[in-house]
Amino acid sequence: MANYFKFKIQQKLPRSLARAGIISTPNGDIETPAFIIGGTKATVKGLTNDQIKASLAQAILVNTYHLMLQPGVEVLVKSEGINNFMGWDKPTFSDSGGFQVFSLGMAFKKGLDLTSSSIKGDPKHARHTKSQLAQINDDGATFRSHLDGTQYYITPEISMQLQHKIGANIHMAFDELTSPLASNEYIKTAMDRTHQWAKRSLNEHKKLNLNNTKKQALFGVVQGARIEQYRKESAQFLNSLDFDGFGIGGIFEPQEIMQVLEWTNNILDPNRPRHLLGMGSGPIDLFLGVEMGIDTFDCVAPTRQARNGALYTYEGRINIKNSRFKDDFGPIDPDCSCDCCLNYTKAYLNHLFHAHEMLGPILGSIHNEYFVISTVDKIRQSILDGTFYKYKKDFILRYYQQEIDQF
RNA sequence: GCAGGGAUAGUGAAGCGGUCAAACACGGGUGACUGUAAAUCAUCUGGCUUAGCCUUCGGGGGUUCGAAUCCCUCUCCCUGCA
Repeated sequence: MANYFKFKIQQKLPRSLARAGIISTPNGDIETPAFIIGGTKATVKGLTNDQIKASLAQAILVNTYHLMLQPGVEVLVKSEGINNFMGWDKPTFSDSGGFQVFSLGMAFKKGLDLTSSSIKGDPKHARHTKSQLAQINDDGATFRSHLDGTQYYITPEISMQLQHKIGANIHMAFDELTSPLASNEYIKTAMDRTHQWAKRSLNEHKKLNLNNTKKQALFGVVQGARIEQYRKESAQFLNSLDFDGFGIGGIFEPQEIMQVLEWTNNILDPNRPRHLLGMGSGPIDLFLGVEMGIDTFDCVAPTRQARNGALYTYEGRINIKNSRFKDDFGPIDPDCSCDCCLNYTKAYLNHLFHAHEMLGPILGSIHNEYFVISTVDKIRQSILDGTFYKYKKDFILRYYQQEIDQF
């Protein structure tokens, strides 16, 4: 395997697809399973690098579309890559911009509620409209900048060129994910397009790596929505190409995680790492993903939710803005060891959020990231110890106990 | 003392005869957020037995089929002139 990228499995968990391992990059190792922190615009919103490290983060994922718009990739070239630019000396991932084909395209202003069991919206309106900012064709996708309206065109080749200029350690192939409301016919069209794009991404990536001293790894992205035949087809197709690892994309609902991963991860080469794209806010997602063979996760929910006052505890999620916390002088979670829980009270956080003080979202983000990352770390340890199933059961029972008690 | 202007829901502020329980903003309550157009969004915010009814627009009294809106008067506030 390439010297710029290695994946070593340390321990497999019996009766599952789970494993603990180590991904090696030029910027250091990632002990897996691992939660990759979302740093879309070259920043984990609100946190300094020291705070990010204190949250136990091993790696950051940035976004090609956002960095292309701002500050522009030429700045990143001049600063010799995203790590130098950010002052972040640990591993980095970059996403291809494929997600923005969706979020600025079909999902744009549709009021799509993609969460859990309640997907709302009208399939008739889930296709192209005048207002969307991204349009797709077989060659690539046109984006109209959400910042100033400038038009950009991204093909798989251009995404790879941009990602090489950004210079993260691990890149994602340019893909198209489909709306949960898409027809089977459209899912098939998008998947086939994603496969063609995967080949083109890989070819371009190899070319770029030839003349590049700081070589980068590339993951191909599996699509196929929630259709077994397509997921398997997609996994087989991507597995036949020599990607360094795989991303699994297009999952919106936590309850789909296990089924979709079972279809795909039984086919994907076990010796290459698998990244679950955009999933892993609730701890349950993490357990399910790991059990089904996921090595790395990324998700923006911990920071976004923290900014909006939703904080994780071992006894379920709370909204720190609720009036019941106005004079609650305990920590967010007495069993959490983050800076926020060790030094600040719920009453104080409640005040910061009501006063719109920026320290509120900062402390909340520190807490949520630490909570999620430390949970994945414990999951990793439980695989190494052979205590995974017990840990999972205890964790989930405790997390949902308060809800269960209500019935 | 005289002449003008003003007092509207927790706060600020629209409304100036019926479509007003009263725009809007803030504040407050609750919910959502999953490869970040997100420090955002949704929703409720006089009371009640809530497709309806009741009590509200500084106090009191009128005019009118009908008043937050017009008139009289009282209280308080602001601006001029004495």
